[in-house]
Amino acid sequence: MKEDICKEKMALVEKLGVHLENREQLAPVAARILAYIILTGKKGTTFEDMVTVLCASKSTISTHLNHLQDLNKIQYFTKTGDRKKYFIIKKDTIIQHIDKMVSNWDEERIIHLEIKDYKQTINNTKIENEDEKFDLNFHDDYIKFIDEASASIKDLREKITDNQFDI
Amino acid sequence: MKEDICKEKMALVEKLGVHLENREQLAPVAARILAYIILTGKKGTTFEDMVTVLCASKSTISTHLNHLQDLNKIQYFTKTGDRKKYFIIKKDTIIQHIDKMVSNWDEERIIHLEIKDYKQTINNTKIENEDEKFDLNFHDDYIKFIDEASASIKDLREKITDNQFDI
DNA sequence: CGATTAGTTCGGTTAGTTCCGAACTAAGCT
DNA sequence: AGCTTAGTTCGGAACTAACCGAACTAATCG
Repeated sequence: MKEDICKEKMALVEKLGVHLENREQLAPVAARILAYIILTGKKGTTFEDMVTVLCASKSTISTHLNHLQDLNKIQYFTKTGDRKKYFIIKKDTIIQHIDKMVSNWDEERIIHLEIKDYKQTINNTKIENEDEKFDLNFHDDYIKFIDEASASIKDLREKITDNQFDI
Repeated sequence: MKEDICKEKMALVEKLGVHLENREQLAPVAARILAYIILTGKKGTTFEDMVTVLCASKSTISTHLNHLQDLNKIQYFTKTGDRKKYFIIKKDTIIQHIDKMVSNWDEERIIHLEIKDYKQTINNTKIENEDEKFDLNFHDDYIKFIDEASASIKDLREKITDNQFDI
């Protein structure tokens, strides 16, 4: 019974691990650490715990744990009279994720403007075959899309910040 | 004058290249190929062209060019009495991009449901410290966010498919 | 036919990543 | 002080990714 739940948990760790490995560009073990921390929740996980349960060396866990802290993805709390650190995910993970999406869109927006600008210059200077001219409408459309998507997501962000949850 | 434009183009190729390398998970040269094709537009680019302008070997260009075709990111047209292939980006690039975003969200949605399910089981079986229980509202909120974002983007997709542009 | 053009395939080199073990530090316990 | 617990640091092995050159194919041209 208890074993079954543990098995289910580890299966989810692997699944969520693969997802996070891709979404967050993490090394396999780093992604599993994050997944395990997420699936353990508020009671927290220790260094030792992860060494045994994820079957990785102390050095690997140490390195990735520090890296994940540097990335602001995890934090830890302590207990009086206990030297261990109890790791949990940062409470604002989702907000961070949303902010990252928005800033990615901002970046994309800038590049689209730059490309549009360049294409405009070309269209105006060398008057080559009319039908070889660049199509510019697309950029306006795409920027409009980015703006709409950003707005919709910032909206959700507000809703979430009103009643803070954690993952 | 002509040189200035060429310099500007290559600067943009590098910039857009870095962006695409990250966004599309491509090798540096593959990303530059894509960027160069995008910034050359309807008149198309040839294999040889890219070998010289991107300062890469024929083998590298060949491999990445085939890879980009496999990924459905580029296509080519030909000219009668000319053995060369003229590469251009696929006209439906943006639609593809939007579809990928939506399918990523779908995937994320499924994982959130699975995690929520698991957390629910844990919350119900071991009745540990009340305050150590998992917070589930977040998943509902996040799924709602995903649904809203998807909807907003599918909406834009329709708008775009109505009057097809290319990048 | 031989030469040229356009592109592919293969083997190898280099660069970079990921993880491990062993030796270390640092703090608390006896 | 010596022992234990908790974690870090360093060097290297094993693997993967990215690129290149050389030798190839396949089509066209003279």
